[in-house]
Amino acid sequence: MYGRKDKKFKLTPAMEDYLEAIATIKQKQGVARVRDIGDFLHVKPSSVHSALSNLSKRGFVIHERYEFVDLTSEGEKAAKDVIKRHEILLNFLTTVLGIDWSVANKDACLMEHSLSGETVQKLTKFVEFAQNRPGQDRPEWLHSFEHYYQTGEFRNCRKRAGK
Amino acid sequence: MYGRKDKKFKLTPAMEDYLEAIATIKQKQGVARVRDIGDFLHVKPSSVHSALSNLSKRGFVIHERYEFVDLTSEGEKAAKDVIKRHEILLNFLTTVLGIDWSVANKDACLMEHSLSGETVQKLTKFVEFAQNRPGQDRPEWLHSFEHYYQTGEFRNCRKRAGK
DNA sequence: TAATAATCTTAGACTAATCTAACATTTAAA
DNA sequence: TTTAAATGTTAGATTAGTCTAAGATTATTA
Repeated sequence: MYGRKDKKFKLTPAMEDYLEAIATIKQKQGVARVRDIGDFLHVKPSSVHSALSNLSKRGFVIHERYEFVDLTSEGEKAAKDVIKRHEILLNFLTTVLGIDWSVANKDACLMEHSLSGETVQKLTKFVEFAQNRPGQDRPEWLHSFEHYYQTGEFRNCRKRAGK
Repeated sequence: MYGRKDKKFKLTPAMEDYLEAIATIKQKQGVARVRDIGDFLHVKPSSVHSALSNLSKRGFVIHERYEFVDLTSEGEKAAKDVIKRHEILLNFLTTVLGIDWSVANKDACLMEHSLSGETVQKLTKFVEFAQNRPGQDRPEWLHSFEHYYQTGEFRNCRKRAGK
């Protein structure tokens, strides 16, 4: 409804990063300052400033000179969206593929801006499927994958009686 | 060995796209012209030109004025690398997640530049695991995922006797 | 072979994102 | 409450990647 698909409102990866950073910092510290955002994203205050003036013009953040930075409801929504995508990807990479957190986190950062809605949705379902199976922590096939990854051998989970 | 991790040689996503395009076009048509590359990537010939002069300076392509474009062995290697990542991602998205080819292809294009070696490797193994299980086309759990995706219900593949 | 079409190159403008360096304001401390 | 430190802003440069428009070269075809 809010036209996130409209070209006029489409955020670049960098701008999504800023929104994500602001939301994350606010969540942790209550308020977000220019400095914090810069530290979070490893960019200089002047870069933050120009990003903020862009996002502010476009209605995603509120930023008065020398004051704390805040998100509009539009900005908050966009930030939540990015963070959710990030978490889904991170979850997939760590719990399904078994990638180290720090590598997975970096990869999630890189992927979170580019994926189509359809892929994100399916991935979400996939992670749910891999995690939430009732009555067991991890499904058998996931253990089998680990085994395959370690040894290159297919383990007979069922079928064919064997071994 | 060839220092693809060296900053000096690190290719941007755009440059990787050019290499990928050149390799793909050459494979299909024998030779690659500036025009073909532009059509492939939906950019103008002048953009192709400036990309080529960059890639040529850095030793990835060979391009004499008004002639066909070719890859050096270095360029060929980089192109193969990108194409392989693309295929792994495409495979995962289509065969495991069941995403439509055209969406999956677009998503693969976007992800192929950003993933860490570790993630790509695990994803490769995962696709192998999902596809190459001997004696059956698709593993049971993949069918179960489809069922979960359609209905939201976990099907009892084994365990707990039920249903 | 001369005219026309297709392709390629160059020059120069533009946008997004970053930086440095200088300056302004606010906050904290002496 | 004045000074010093931290933080924020502005101006201007830089880089990567794209574009348009004009000109150069090659290929086609009449």
